[in-house]
Amino acid sequence: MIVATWNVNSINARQEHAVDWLKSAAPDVVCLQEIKTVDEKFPHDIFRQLGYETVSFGQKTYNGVAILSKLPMSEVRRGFEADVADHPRRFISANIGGIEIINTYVPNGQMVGSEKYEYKLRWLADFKKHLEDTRSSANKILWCGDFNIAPEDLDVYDAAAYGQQIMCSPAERNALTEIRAWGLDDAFRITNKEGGHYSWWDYRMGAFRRNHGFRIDHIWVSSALSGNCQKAWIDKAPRKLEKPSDHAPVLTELSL
DNA sequence: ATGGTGGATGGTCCA
Repeated sequence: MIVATWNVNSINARQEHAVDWLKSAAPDVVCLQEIKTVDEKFPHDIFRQLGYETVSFGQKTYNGVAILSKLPMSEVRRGFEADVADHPRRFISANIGGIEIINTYVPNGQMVGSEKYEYKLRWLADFKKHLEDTRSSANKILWCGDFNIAPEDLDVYDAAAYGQQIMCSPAERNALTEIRAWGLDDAFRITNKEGGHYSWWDYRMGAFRRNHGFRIDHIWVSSALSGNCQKAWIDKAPRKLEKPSDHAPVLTELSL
């Protein structure tokens, strides 16, 4: 079973790329972030025609997440905090084939020390509490999405310049470390030890052409699943197209 | 030079 995560930066702008990529990569489960549209306007029918069930938790203009799955989905959960009508839509989870799939769009944080940065850290603490209060790391759990954090210096093209900046700062990395300690591991790092692999490149300054990237999109698995991770990889092909998302899909193959 | 690119939107905000 192949599970993928992809920040599409608007499903409306990226629908054609998404359809073409699903046909070629043929993942079984795809977690999307930044769909930037409401559930009524999400192209459910387009993906159903490709053999996927779809669930979404979207909002106008910003954020929004969705899961596409060739296998049936159950126990769909939208949001993990007390329901607030206008709360940013960054979380959707479902049980797929006995695996608890959790798809999140972690806040960007904008700049270290800003209000948005404090919100990012709060959000990560709240997410950890969600795991502690409602889940068991003894179960098969797969957490994926745009984490907006590069876990280590080797996940950044220029750690000397960016090691203390947003997506890399110690407090953010510590927040991730605490979630890891609850019982999750980076699927990509199970089979890839070297640096230089990135999932996001800024649209500006020719960052992709110069491979000025960050590995901020992730698939993390509980120990009950980590042994099933055959491989994990980043598919840069969609990032090379005209009008791409600024993120590339990340995938893992699980033997089940 | 305080820039640069892209999406949603219809002013800017967000990334």
